[in-house]
Amino acid sequence: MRIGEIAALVGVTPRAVRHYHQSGLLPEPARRANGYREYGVRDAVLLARIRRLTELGLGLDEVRVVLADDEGRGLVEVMEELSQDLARQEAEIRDRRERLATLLDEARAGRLPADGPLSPELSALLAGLGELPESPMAAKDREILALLDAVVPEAERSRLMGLMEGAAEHAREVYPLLDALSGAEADDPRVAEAAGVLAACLPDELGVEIPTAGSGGAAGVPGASLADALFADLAPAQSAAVHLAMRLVRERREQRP
Amino acid sequence: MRIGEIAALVGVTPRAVRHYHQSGLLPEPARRANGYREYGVRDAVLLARIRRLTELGLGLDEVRVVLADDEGRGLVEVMEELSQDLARQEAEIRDRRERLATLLDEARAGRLPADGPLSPELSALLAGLGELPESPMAAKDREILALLDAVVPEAERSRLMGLMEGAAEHAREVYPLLDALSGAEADDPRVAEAAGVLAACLPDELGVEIPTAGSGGAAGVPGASLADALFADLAPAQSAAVHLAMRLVRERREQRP
DNA sequence: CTTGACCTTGCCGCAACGTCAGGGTTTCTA
DNA sequence: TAGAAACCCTGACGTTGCGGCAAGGTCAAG
Repeated sequence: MRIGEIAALVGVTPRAVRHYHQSGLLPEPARRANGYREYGVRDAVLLARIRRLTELGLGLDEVRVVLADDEGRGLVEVMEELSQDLARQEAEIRDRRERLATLLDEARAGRLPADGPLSPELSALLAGLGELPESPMAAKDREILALLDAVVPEAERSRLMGLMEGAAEHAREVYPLLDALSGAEADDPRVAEAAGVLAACLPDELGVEIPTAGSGGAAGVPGASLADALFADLAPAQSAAVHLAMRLVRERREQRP
Repeated sequence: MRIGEIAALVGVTPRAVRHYHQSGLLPEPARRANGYREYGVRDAVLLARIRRLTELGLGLDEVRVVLADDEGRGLVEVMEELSQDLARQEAEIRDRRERLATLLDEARAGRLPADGPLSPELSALLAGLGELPESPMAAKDREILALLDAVVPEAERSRLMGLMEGAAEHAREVYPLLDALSGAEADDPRVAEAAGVLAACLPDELGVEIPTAGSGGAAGVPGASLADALFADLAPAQSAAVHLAMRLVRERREQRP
């Protein structure tokens, strides 16, 4: 047989066969006078084994391992490992399919979330806010909320949004105060005032860490740095007010545990 | 934020963020005086959207498409395509898992098929052969059967093995005749004799095409070339005998349809 | 004799980053 | 205040399992 024949016989491409040669899986057969590879039945049997294994999902080096030990010792081992791997992959794909199906339903149901899909919790929160007067600070805040929504793991989300609920009721008071600080310096006297009002309507629990997608459980980045990052691109006086408010909340929390 | 911070916030690596910059998904933000990238909340929101989409399994260029059209037109389209893709992948993986589970059971049940797993059909056929006297031809034939077993699609396998059943009963006659030809020339008178005996115990249906893994339904390689390939590495007289036998079977078949 | 279907080697490309290498900056700590 | 740890930068190569192309050589048929 020439390479095209053996390849067709087993159901792979000639290119794949040459690839197996190159990676040492299939020994190079003898050559004809013209340089063509000449295959026999033994090669075809081996090639068929390789193909079956790769179709099961083994990588080429795993195939090499399995073929190498003539006894079936490593085979069971590799196969068990692979089985777990496949189970994990299947679960992963199912999960993605579910999330995708949710999104698809939502998208086909009419409203397409052009600025990114929002969680139901956040949607409810924003809906509860109702119509607000035009405000740059409100826009920024919605950006921040959207980011939080995307970044906070599902398990924490409802808790966090619940905390926001109380603050949302005072949005009409707070946004104008912060808007007024857009051009002010950090030592403006209105900073303290705004911080006081803001702190008054935030719940104690907001002073602590907020877990994010990146903080993988163990080495947690303190939530303070998250907040720092979120408010860093506000105007200096606004940033100062928010930071002050957060400190007030923390202090209040420490005094009344 | 610096790159490490935004990356941790959203749950990706800094390298991935730079990769998104390079492929134009995420615009390069402003730099600090020292050359560090400086990110804002808007970047984080965008990055979070990118991450959600990639986690759903979209490729980066698909993400680019989805992000590009502000209206959700292409989004539904891409998502539907992806959904089908995921369904296919899941089915594929489940199939592999099932086959793997079968193999694992078989392997753990005791006997490990060191020379490649054989189908139950072929195992039955070989078991029915019983103990044969030592014979090089028998060994070759087992190789060929193993290859056929691996190469013939499942649907055809039981039919093919059923055809072999009848021939297997005459193995004790045929193998010695062929073994005797191992050193002979192609024009040896015993060739015709062996071919006659062999043809007599082969069923008519063996003269036709045998579908293989490679023949993808439409452009079928004739089964003759498969047989040619399988018997090509026998001794010349043996090969001649087998070819003659096959021709006899074909002629017999045409005469008595 | 040409055409078309094979074969040969070799090298680039892909998808989504991981992982150095080689150098500069910032920040924490002793 | 110095040194080390922890960041940042760019650039370039590695990963997997081949697909595809280039630039030839070989072979059977019309």
